[in-house]
Amino acid sequence: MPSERPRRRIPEATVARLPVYLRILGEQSEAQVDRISSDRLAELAGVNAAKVRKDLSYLGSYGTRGVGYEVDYLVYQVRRELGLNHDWPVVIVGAGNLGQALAGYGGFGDRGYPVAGVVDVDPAKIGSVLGGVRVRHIDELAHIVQARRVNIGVVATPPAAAQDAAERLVRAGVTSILNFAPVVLSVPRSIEVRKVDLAVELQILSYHEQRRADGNLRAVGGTGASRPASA
Amino acid sequence: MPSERPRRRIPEATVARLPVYLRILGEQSEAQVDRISSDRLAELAGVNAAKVRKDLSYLGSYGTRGVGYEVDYLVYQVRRELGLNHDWPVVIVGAGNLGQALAGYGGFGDRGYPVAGVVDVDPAKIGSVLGGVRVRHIDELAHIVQARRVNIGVVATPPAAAQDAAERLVRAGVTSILNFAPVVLSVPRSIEVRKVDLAVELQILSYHEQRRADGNLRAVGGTGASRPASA
DNA sequence: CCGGCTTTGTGAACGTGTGCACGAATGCCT
DNA sequence: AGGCATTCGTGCACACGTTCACAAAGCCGG
Repeated sequence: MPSERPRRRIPEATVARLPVYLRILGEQSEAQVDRISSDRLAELAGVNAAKVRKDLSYLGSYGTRGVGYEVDYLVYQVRRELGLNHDWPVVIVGAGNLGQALAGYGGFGDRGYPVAGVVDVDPAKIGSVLGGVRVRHIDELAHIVQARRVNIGVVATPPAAAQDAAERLVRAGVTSILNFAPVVLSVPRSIEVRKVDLAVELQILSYHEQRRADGNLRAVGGTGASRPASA
Repeated sequence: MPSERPRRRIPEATVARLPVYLRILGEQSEAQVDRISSDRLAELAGVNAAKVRKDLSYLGSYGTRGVGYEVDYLVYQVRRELGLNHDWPVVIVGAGNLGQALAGYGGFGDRGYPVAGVVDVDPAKIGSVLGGVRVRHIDELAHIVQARRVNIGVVATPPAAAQDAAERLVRAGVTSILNFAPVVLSVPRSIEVRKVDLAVELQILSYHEQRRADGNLRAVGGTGASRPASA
């Protein structure tokens, strides 16, 4: 079926949930489940059923009223929408602890994001092999990006080197960046940046913990969290 | 100054930005900058100045009109709000690649989140030392949590073990979880969960890349992203 | 001491996201 | 074939988040 839909714009919040639905649908497909209701999918994804239906409706009307969604067909549609019909090679800048862990981690290539290259500035690191890829000098970045048609770059450098890494990636032609360095990258607005920041996540959690403790200004000993809250 | 403010509720979106402001303020303090305007802070944080002012106004009126904010004082206030006046020991479940990387990564203890323990089910891993902490059996989890007053748990297990890890953490008394496994954790509503999911981030990026490519249905060769967009 | 300049703090308008509630469509059972 | 149970798709109202725009509040120079 041709089906080139007018392709509505999909809200960011929905885009962020589609990968979760996709993973669950994949698991269901694996488990021989061939149809699923928005209710069940919502339960598995930990969200509201109406939200699931609205999210999926942005892709088109792929459900059947009274029945649900055909799992495999939905998998196909979600994958198509997320651009997972082909591989997206990525290049990793920084071969330190994190870069090594990322390159070695299987979940990259397996899931459609083969590591096209790992680069670093440190001559001592160059030549070593990570996850089947030899570490190369950062000056080869542009070459790798062009030769392998890389659109996505990963910044896995120390904080001080992150901005430079980002600029090199942009100059080399990368248009999306996944940033693991605890730094706000300054790049042209046309570049899509997402960040993964451990410190930020922990601080958000400690904020809530502190709040919880403030509320419990009564218990004398302990952290005041022995019984689960009713809500 | 006593100052126990009525402590307004702070919007989640603001809470998520406070750590970023805090890092920048720390850098400025380091660099001997003692005052900063919302404009400058906004620029460094990559956000709108009005947003910075509104965010900070939730903490109280700590700026001086016509002048700006005193950096050190603001650092103090933000830290207090985020509950960073004392350490928050964390326990890590899973001593695989990721668990090892996390435990070894300095940025944990240095920044107020000392690793109180690392646990795993695999007898082969138990006893080895990661980041100065000996890996212990998961049955000791409750003991560690209670002895060290741990409120925050980190799930760094394979997907299949993540739900069990989360349940053990909750049973042990942990009330906040940082989840690295690509799984939707089902926990009581009173438990705060945040997730870090590489696959989700990459899929969000590839969605945007694909969108970009769809728009450029014209260029013949290349990825069609040579000129930066005007916006 | 006053007038002008700067920058905060916030009300109000706007935009995005969520969730309810219900009509519409479908399958199944009799 | 008709009625019933089910589940999707979506209009609507509400909550949350962002941005503008401006009055209030402070500093500084003369």
